[in-house]
Amino acid sequence: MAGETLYRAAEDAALQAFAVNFPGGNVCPPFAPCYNDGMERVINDHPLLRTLNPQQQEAVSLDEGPALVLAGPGSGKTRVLTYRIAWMVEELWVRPWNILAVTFTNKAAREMRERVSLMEGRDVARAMTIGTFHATCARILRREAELMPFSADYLIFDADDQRSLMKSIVREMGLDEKRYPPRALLAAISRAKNELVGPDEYPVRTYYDEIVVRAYRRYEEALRSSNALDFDDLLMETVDLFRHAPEVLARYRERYRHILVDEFQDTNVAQYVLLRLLAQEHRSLFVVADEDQSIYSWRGADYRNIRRLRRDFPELREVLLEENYRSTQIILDAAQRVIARNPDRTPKRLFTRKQGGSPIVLRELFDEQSEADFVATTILSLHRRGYRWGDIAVMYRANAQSRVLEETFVHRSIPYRLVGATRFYARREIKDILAYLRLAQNPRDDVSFLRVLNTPPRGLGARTVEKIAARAQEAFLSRYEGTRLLLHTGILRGRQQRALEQFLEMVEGWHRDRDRLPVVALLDRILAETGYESYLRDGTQEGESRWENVLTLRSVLADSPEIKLADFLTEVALVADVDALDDEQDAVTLLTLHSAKGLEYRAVFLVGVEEGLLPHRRSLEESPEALAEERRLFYVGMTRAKERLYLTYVFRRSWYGGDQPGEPSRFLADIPDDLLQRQERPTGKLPKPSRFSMPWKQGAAAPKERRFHEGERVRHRRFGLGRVLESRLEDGYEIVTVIFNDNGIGVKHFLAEKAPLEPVSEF
DNA sequence: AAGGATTGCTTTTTT
DNA sequence: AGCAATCCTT
Repeated sequence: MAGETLYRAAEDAALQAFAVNFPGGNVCPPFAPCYNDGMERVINDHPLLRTLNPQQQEAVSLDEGPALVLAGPGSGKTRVLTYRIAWMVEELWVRPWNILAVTFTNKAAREMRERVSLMEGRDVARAMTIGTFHATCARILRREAELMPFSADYLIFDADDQRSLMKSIVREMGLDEKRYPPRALLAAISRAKNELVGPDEYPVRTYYDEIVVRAYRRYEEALRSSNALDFDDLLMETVDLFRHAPEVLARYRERYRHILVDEFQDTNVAQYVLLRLLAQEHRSLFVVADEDQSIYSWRGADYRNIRRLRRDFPELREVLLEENYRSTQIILDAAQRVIARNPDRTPKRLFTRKQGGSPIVLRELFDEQSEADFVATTILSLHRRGYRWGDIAVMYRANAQSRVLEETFVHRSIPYRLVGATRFYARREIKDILAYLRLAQNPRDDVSFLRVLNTPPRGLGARTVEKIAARAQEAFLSRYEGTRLLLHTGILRGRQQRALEQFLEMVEGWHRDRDRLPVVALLDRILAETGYESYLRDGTQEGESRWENVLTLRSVLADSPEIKLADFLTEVALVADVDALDDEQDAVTLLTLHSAKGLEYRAVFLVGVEEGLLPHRRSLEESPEALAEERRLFYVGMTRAKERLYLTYVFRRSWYGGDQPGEPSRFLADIPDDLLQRQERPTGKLPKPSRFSMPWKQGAAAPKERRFHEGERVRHRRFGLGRVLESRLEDGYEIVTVIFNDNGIGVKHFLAEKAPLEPVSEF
């Protein structure tokens, strides 16, 4: 976090001083730039190109002008982007502060800056602007705020803030929350904003749309009066700025003469328009995309942007990267077979020099617990065979699936790190602290105001909040200002009056000193004045761990003593889960398929490859496009694996408290048999459910010890050699599930004490 | 107003 | 099943 801030400071400095001297290292180009007509193989001895394959060379050494690089997974697109930057600086005489590189996550931005730094030196890396769309827009808006309907110290509302704001709006409008769920309204508004549709342009065809428009209007008013923007506003307002202030746009066009974009397939309309506005004049737009990895349409990503790009930049040069440097041929083949079934895609012939490889293991397990056990057992065995924990990842469709895995890993002493789930900055205690800090920055922030008004409890309940709201609304003011007024009317009882006075005094004190104190000192003062520590540490285990989180936040702040409050709050609002992923730590990574994009691991487990989960039920109900996206999601997961890929599905999965039968995902059917090592029950022969209907809790005191363990080799008198899929105790009986692979017998269940079954040594 | 009990809802994915 | 929001009691 501190590092990001430093970069940001450097960029700001560069922006302020356009005439800054470009620091050394940029000698005249020793080689003439190589232009390629696209047909001819690039034969170029330039040191920058020497280590690249012909397709990459072509992409990197293109002349200025719009370019689209269609890059398959593992085809070295990050490499192409960084080499392209180096090429531009060295060969095209581009000044680094004229470069804007847009990445999908802050982590990717950080990494790209590091790689550029290694190639071209720190000064070049520092002079460039690298960041996500949102972070870049946030900075532009802060700089240009005097032209905007909000001030430079605006706050960014996250999903939580949006929801609580919308909820209060729905109530205020007297709407039925069942009929008009705040989330649905927010989703409609977000969709509109992503397409740059304001409340006035919102198409009203039904009564529901009418409600959406009214809620939209009210929501915008509320954001304005809180001096806040939501995620989508960052993009939409920046487009607005550029459209209405041509002189500002002209300035940024000069400043960002050269634009590079990663993961272009996941841009939405607002982002595309932004790019077009900036790049239209100088037309130096270098874009990397893979339509097969487009997995964010639900967030407004619009794959048609690729077509729009071709239309708006007819001189566009296109390069296809097909050599894969990541996966074995087996993994790549399987993935291609899966993705090939999607309609309307550019066919690609991905290839790799890593011929052969281990077969993909397709494994059926009984339930999610045995699935987790299988994953754990296999990970332990990989670890014994020389895999580092950090070489391994487990991926799933929905965050809820991580829990069993976590518990099992703790049990089996496998170090792991979890991406997502309960994000640090989404925890209640952290949100509380942030709300205080946000109030210090901007007391008009209604969401934060309401959040901490009575946290810790200070006798200000629903009645008081109502009075404040009424006062604020009739004067069209924020809750904070409304409270000010309310205190002067003297209609409150003594206790509430005093509590409110005290509260406002505290907030105003922080607000006054917000830029005089280091943020960590401000935090300490907040903690002291609110008594937050004793409120949190209520003697429970949970209280202690919450307090520890607060201390973690404090140490983050203590580590960046120079950070400005406004910058800190912006950073916090724009961090993604993957951003926090630190690669130093040697641990197995648990993450959703969505956050796996752009990452790679020697061994990958894809769990829950079942109908209803992957593809997800919701997508099946939705549309064929949604189903195609699920397939891409599966494809993204598969192509994260370098050497080993394990796919699992279960016989029965607990869902919504009940049990649901598992059925292997339709996507599995597209993987050719010869790439698979099947460890599943032959179809049609399901074990009798009655035997397993008894609820069974892992780790509960079992009446007896098990003789057999998962993964063990066993011999059956009649069926021969097999492997234990599972062994569990039920009512004092040990039930062993064994798979007989070689002879087509498949899976059988035995009573351990009766069956002629014995363990066999591994060799 | 606070704290505990009950209901009802969730699980898609996130900058 | 687990959790948050809401209801209910004090």
